[in-house]
Amino acid sequence: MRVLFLGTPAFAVPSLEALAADPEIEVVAVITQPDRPAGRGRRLTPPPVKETAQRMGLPVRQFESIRANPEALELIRSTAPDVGVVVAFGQILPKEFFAAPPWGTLNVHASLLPAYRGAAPVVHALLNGDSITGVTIMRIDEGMDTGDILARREVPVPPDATAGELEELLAREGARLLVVTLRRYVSGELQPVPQDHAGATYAPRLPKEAARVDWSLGAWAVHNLIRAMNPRPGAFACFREQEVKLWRSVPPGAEQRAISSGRPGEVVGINREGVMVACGDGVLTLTELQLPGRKRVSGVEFANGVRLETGERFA
RNA sequence: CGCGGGGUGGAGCAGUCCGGUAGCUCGUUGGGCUCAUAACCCAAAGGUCGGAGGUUCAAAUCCUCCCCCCGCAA
Repeated sequence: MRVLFLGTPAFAVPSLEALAADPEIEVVAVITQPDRPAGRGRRLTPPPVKETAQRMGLPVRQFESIRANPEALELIRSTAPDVGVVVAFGQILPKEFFAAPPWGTLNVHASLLPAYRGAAPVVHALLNGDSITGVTIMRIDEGMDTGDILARREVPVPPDATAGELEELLAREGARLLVVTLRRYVSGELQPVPQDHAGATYAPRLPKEAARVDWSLGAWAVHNLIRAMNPRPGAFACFREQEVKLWRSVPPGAEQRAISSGRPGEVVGINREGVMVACGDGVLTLTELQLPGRKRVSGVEFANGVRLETGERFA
């Protein structure tokens, strides 16, 4: 089977690797976004999928815009794929493109569609405190994640998982499901099932300001924000006129409620586990924080370094 | 040449502007206290202050170059 692959970030890498590793599949070409200025110094950096493809010796093409580029369609003609596979590519594809291969184009999405359509399904699942999420394999159509479903698989969310960790889990699970689903789909075993559009929810990319901690919320809500924003962009709060990043916290337990809480944002305790901060409801223990220009440190190290005392406040 | 912060005993930091025999919290080791403890008390060990030059009677501190780490931004 000849497959044309489109993807960009780390989430797409396991899928590409799984396809390339399957003896019955030939990845005829990999399309990804152009190298972008990234990191300190804004050096031009290739997307993870490009690096993976090159390492595996697969032909790579980079398009600023597939829609506006006739070369993209030409690529389909010249490589004659049986099916296209899109995983976190980052561009909307025109119908003439995704419908060109005989079996159309499939997509791996990091949620149980029709829940969390859009660019940031993992982040929203964590923000909402979901205990179960999953991956979906669907056929791409003209809408945003609205295509007919071929397969879905649930994945339990670990209570302390960060977005990065959960994304990695889902990327692996999605890759596995993609390969088996693709095979069954092309052999005619699978009938695409339309989504329940009435039950759709959306997961748009969030602005940076969404990562600011609101201490008046419950301890669980703050904890969910912290893990949803790890590794990017990092939940943050104000501490002594500076922006501190909050990278990790302990899932609030019953024992946290027992502590007499202070005003929201107030440090109510410091121990080996971390820094305990009062929230609108309950107390949250911060276990990994970072001052601007500094390294990430444990709660204890943070407290030692800044000579933290109970009664101080995060804002 | 995108903007900026930082490298000081095992860890996190102060001291650098206004050069003059290195300090804080934690940890470690020994001892004490206690029914007991990750709690408390006493004591000790542990640093060529990222590297190389330079200025100076004297450099963690001033100047030059190099290496490494990080925040913003994208």
